[in-house]
Amino acid sequence: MTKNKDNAVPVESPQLGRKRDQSRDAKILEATLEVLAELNAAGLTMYAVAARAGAGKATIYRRWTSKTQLVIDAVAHMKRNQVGLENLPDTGTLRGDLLGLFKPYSIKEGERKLKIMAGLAALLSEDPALSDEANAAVVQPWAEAHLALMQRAINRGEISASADIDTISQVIPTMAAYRILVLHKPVDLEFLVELVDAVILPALGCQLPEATQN
Amino acid sequence: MTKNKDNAVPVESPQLGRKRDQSRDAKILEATLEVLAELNAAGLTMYAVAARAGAGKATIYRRWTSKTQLVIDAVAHMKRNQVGLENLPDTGTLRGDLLGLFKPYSIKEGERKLKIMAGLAALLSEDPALSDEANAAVVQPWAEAHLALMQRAINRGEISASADIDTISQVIPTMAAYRILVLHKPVDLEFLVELVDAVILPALGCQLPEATQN
DNA sequence: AAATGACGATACTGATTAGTTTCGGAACTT
DNA sequence: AAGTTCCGAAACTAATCAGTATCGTCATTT
Repeated sequence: MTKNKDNAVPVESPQLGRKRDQSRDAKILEATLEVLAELNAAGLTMYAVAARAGAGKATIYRRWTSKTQLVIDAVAHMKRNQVGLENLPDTGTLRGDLLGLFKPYSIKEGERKLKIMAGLAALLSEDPALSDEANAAVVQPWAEAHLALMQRAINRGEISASADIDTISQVIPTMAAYRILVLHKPVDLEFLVELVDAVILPALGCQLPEATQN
Repeated sequence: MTKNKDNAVPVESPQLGRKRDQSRDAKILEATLEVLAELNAAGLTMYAVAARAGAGKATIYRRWTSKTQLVIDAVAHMKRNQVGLENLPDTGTLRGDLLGLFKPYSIKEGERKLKIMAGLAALLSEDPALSDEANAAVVQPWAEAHLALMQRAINRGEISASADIDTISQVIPTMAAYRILVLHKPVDLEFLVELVDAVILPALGCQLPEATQN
C-alpha cells in the first residue's frame, strides 16, 4: 500500500491545494449565534447563517454534517468568554456580591445569551443534547458563580453553614432564564433585587439591613 | 337597515342549512393539545390534528383562521379544569399543604401541561401572545395556589406577615416549568421537597422540624 | 505551469406543510 | 322537494428550506 500514482486509491496527498481557513470556523459559529439572537429559530436558515458569515453554504457543509450539529457546536462555543469564576465581585457582604455580579455588561451579555436560548427553545424539544448544552452554557455558569459567592459568605460566617446553597444558587439563574424564555421580560436590576431580598437572603438565614432599604 | 329580502346584502339568512356541530370545537382543541404533548411542536401539523380529532382540515379552517390562532385557543382551553383554588389541601402546616398540593393526580396532570408547554416552546418565540397564554394557563394557576396557601399560613401566624409571598409563591412553579421545558427532567416529589425545605420555608422564616426530617 | 482543493456564489432537488379547493353525502330550513 | 351549509376525505397549490452540485476564482504544492 505504498504511494502509487497509478493506484486508484487517493490515500496519498497529505495536503494539496488550498488549505482550509480555520478562522472561518469561529466566524460561522458566531454568525449562527447572531442569527439565533436576532431572528428567531424560525429565521435560522443555513442561507441566513452563510450570508451573515460572508460564507457559502458549501463551506459550512464542508465543516459540519448538518444544521443540528452546527447549532450544537454554536451553543457550546457560547461557553467561551463567560462569567469567569476568577474575578468575582468582593464587596464584603453577600448582598453586595450578588448584586455586583450584575454589572451592566454582565446583564447585557447575559440577556444576549438568554435571547439565544429563547431562539433555541424551538429546537430544544427536537434534540435533548441541545438542551443540555444550552443549560450548561447559559444557566450553569451563572449558578456556579452564585454558589461560589455563597460559599464565601459561609466561610465568612455571614450565613449559616447548614444552608442548602446547592439548591438556592440555582434559583435566580433559573428564574431569569424562564423570564426571558417565556415571559419575554427583561432581567433588570429591579427583578434581581426583588429575588435577592425576598428569596435568596431570607432563605440563607441572612438578616436584611432593613433600614438601608431604599 | 331592516331586513329586506330584495336587498342584495345577504345579512339575513339567520341559519340555513346544516348547523355547526359545536361539540367539534372542544374535540379539535383537545386533539391539538394531545398532539402537542405526544409529538413535539415539529409534529404539530394540521393534518395530525385533523386526524386525531377525526375531522377534516376544512372543518378546522372553517373555525380558526390559522394554525397560530388554533394553538392559542388550545392553550387557553387548557385553563379549564385546573388546580382550583376552592379545594386546597388543609393539613395544618404550610409544609404539609405545599406538599399536599402535589397529589399523584396533580403531578400527572401538571406534567402533562408542562409537556404541552415544552412542545409549545418552539412556537413561543414566534408569537408573544402564545407565551402569555402558556404562562397564564400553566404557571400562574400554580403560583396562585401557592400564594393562597402562604396567605393562610400568615393568617395562622405560622410565618411572618412581612414575607414577600407574592415573589416566593412563584419560585416553585417557575423552576418546575424550567425543569420540564429545558432540562426535560420530571417534576417529582424529591425535587419539590428539596425546594420546599431548602428555599421556600427558610425564605418564609419558617423553622423546619429538623428532627422529623427523614 | 499544472494539479489540487478550498473559497463564495448560485442553481438545483426533494421533502414538508400551511392553507385552499373539490367532492359526495348528511343535516337543516322553507 | 329544493336549496343551503355543514361534515370528513382527499387532491391540489404555493412557499420554504435542508442539503447537494456546479461554477469560476484563489491559494498551495509539486
